[in-house]
Amino acid sequence: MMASTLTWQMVQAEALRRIRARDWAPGARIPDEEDLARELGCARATVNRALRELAAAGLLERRRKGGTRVPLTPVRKATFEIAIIRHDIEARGLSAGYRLLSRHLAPAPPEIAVRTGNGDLLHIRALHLADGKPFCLETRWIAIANAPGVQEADFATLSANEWLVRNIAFVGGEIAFGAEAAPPQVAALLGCPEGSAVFEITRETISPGGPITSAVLTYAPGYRMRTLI
Amino acid sequence: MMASTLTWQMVQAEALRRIRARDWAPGARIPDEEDLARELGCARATVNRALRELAAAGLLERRRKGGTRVPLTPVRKATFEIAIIRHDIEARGLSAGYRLLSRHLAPAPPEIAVRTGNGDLLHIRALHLADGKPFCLETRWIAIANAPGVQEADFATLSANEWLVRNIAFVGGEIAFGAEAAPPQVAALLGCPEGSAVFEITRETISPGGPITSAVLTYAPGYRMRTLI
DNA sequence: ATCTTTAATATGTATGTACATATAAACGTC
DNA sequence: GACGTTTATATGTACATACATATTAAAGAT
Repeated sequence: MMASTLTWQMVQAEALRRIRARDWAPGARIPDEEDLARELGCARATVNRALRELAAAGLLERRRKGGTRVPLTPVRKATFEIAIIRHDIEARGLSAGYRLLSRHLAPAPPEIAVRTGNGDLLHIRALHLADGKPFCLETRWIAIANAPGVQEADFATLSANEWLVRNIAFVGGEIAFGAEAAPPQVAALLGCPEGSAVFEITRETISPGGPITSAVLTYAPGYRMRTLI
Repeated sequence: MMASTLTWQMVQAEALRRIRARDWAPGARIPDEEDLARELGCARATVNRALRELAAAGLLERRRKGGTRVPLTPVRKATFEIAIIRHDIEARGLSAGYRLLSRHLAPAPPEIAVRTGNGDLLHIRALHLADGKPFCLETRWIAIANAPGVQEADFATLSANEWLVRNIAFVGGEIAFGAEAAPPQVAALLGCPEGSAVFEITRETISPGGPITSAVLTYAPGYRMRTLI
């Protein structure tokens, strides 16, 4: 790129500078794209992309005809990667291990059937290890009808978490975080005192054909999920 | 828009369909932008935008000269809104309350000074209420030097959380989630048994001038943070 | 004065062209 | 065969233009 042409990143950086310097005050309307393009010396499309991405990050609010303004109380967004557990462990510099605890067909218990529909489900329980120590307990229900090939997978070496990510396309779902007191059985598996505060991730995912899986990931005490904003 | 022209959203939807249908197999390379544009009957720029956004979401991998391929193990991303606590409470359909517990200047304790540098800090402790019941305990250190005007704010009615979002531009920081056992004092304030599992969010934010604030948000038992993916 | 309709306007996006840039692949050298 | 070097190529992006669309503001009707 020639030094004389502005990239959209440069325009974005300048816009960010003006927001932070309160050159563009909270609540106030900023110049429209055409004016900015003329002032900075670039095409409107370049300004558009710069501002569009800032709006997506919550740093600007844009409306057709209404123009662009700096929000009074910006709602910033944080992004987390939903990595497979093995990668999460390896990213922490630990060696990942895995042990299948149980695998069996079962009729859907009521609290799960609400989400997966009736019919037989595959119930899986597995322990993920980091440097040989318990890291995360995976408890999962899989709707067989919507996960073709799942009955042939034995999950002895490849976790259900990883098998599903690789083999079943999913369209969406819900993920939730919370804290729970470890019940006796969970505490025994994670190697922590009963009642310990454990971090829990609950995921419900659906495919084009319907619900695929409902999973609870219970992490050993001390686990933290972090991201930069 | 005329019915005959394809929008980038349509191109994206078609690409998604092909990924899910395994028309484009995991690990395989997909046609390049020019071919796709010709096949679908739109401009390359339209295809570019559609695929670029899919790559940002983790559903494709793109490299110059290397082309675009479907990842074997897609790393999906989840986005959370970092709303101010009051808005979080209101979004749950509850009425938000607030009580300042303490506010005083103090030298930086060692574990905080590492991040904020030395010098006096403002220490704040406040309780956020939902329908009159304890919802979240906010414990915060603010670097006075980097938060101009903070000494004039008394935080009796407006929480530090909200005051900072409104008045201090921040450039970035770190946010982490975890589970902890509530210490006696925290348990008393949140109205739960000592040792209860509580959800904790830790935030460190920095401004252009340096660190602004280090905050710990401790939520009453039962709190869940959720998002759609 | 109030409601409805119309026009004005800022953002949203599609297009063709041109060039920038990273990098995989081909090539040549030792 | 192992190595650095060149070349080809797919994505990345800037630009000018044209039109689409949502929404506000003005004009008009009741």
